[in-house]
Amino acid sequence: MSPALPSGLLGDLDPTSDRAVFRQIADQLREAIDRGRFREGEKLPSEAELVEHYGVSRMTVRNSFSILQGEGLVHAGHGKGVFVRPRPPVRRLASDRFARRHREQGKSAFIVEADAAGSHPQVDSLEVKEEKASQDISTRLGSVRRVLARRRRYLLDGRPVEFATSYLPLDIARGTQIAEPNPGPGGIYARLEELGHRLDHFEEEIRARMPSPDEVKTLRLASGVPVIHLIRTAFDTEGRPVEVCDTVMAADAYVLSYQLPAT
Amino acid sequence: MSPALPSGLLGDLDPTSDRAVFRQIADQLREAIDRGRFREGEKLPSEAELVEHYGVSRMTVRNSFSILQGEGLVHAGHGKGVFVRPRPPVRRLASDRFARRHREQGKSAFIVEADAAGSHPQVDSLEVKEEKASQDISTRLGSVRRVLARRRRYLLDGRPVEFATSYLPLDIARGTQIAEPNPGPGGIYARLEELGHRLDHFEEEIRARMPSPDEVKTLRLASGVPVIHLIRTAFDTEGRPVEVCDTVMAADAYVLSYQLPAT
DNA sequence: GATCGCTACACGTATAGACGAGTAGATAGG
DNA sequence: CCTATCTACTCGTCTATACGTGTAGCGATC
Repeated sequence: MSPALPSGLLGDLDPTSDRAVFRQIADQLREAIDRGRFREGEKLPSEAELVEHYGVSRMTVRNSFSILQGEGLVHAGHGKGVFVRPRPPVRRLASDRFARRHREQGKSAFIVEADAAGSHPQVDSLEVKEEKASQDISTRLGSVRRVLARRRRYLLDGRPVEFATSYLPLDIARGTQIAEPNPGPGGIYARLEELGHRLDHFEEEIRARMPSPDEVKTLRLASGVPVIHLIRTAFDTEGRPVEVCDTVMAADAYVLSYQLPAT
Repeated sequence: MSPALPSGLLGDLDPTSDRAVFRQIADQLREAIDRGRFREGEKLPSEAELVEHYGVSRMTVRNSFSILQGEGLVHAGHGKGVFVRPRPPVRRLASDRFARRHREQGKSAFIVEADAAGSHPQVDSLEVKEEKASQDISTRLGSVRRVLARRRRYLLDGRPVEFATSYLPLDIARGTQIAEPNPGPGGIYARLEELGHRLDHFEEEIRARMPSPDEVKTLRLASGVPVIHLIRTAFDTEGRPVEVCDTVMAADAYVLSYQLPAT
């Protein structure tokens, strides 16, 4: 026998309403969360408790939870319970993060920034190889057939937050330090400039969508968390695209920030 | 009795797999969609047909569908069936869309752009009123207490794609044409400049998340479609924030594009 | 020939029950 | 005291059934 729920926490159902029972329950739970009656990380009443409280079947309660999961509000732990999903600290990406002046230090922007924020950064699953360019990448790089691809995944305090692939034309990257796992201080942009490809500007394209099952695995995403898909193209002073970077970020870990002239 | 499914379209279950049955079914449907066996807008086999094909109960099939819905891949129509969700045409928002040179015409950027793309633009639910500033808005505008709020919703070919609220300090907006439903040619930015607030730059903050139930209604979002939340602050040449625009966009209808200097 | 209504079919909602499996605390044994 | 096990509780998966409600096609009636 489950103990009774603290009274007042959740209301009753309205049997005259034409709103489905499981939606009414979801509404009440959502409101309780919004009002802070359940705090971040706190455990919601168990399925059994809600079954008893509302006098409905278990599947009905589970339907309610599945709504809230889809909204990214809660998270279910097998054997543990259903919890209010904590909002993770967000990483702010400023639009000037690739400015030349930030390229002086030895460490990558990701490491520097995370250290400053007091979190533990990590980069893993590094892969560097030559491969056939996809249709999209080929178009963006100006009809190249094969490219150098640099893949890596970024973690903060053990949590994967982003994975990215840089694509570079072979005639630029082959045989240079760019083709090495460690591109050296200032990253590949510093190397590109040393090679005479002075960077002029970047173009960034931003989309948001639900993750593919692969992305869910790689980023260990909870249900109800979208991804931000960012595609950045770097152009040199001659207008030639010299790199395309395809990045998929856990949307709950990021806020992007851009500064634009009003001209 | 349901007619048998075309053989070869979908495979069989692997009873030795420890992957849940409803996940296996979802995997097969997802793969069939990805491979183009079901095209955009096309109807998937009905629940009853899949029940028969796989020899499972209806709830199991429905669980599979609910996975795909959460991924934004399919869409269920009551009484009609489950369909592959068509990818709507996306609107590209360029970072220079508020540049002064685009502010000459009489029509708003949204209308001009949509006309050019051959779609039918619409703006509705316009509301202009003074109200108390939220904590966040107050902070962004530099500790103002009350603001003028301009709310509107944008539709393309009858589909709501975005709704936005502009907040302006009362000492700037009150009594001017900015407080009128129709702000006149060039929009409120043109009026701001006429009033002596020469615009210097914008700051945009971008987040992606799942929509609230309210946003689902207002934007008529299908399940599995996130929203892009964009907060733009306009600064005048004295560094004072003169407007904050809070925009929520259907993520499947937009791609944002920014051009950044490499300096 | 337009309309009403029937009907088959589709998904939506809800119940009841069964078993599986992960978690965590209590308990018994070493 | 530490460990292994037991057990209660939790969510996960799956079946079977029933009825509600929206859709669309067909046919009969006016």
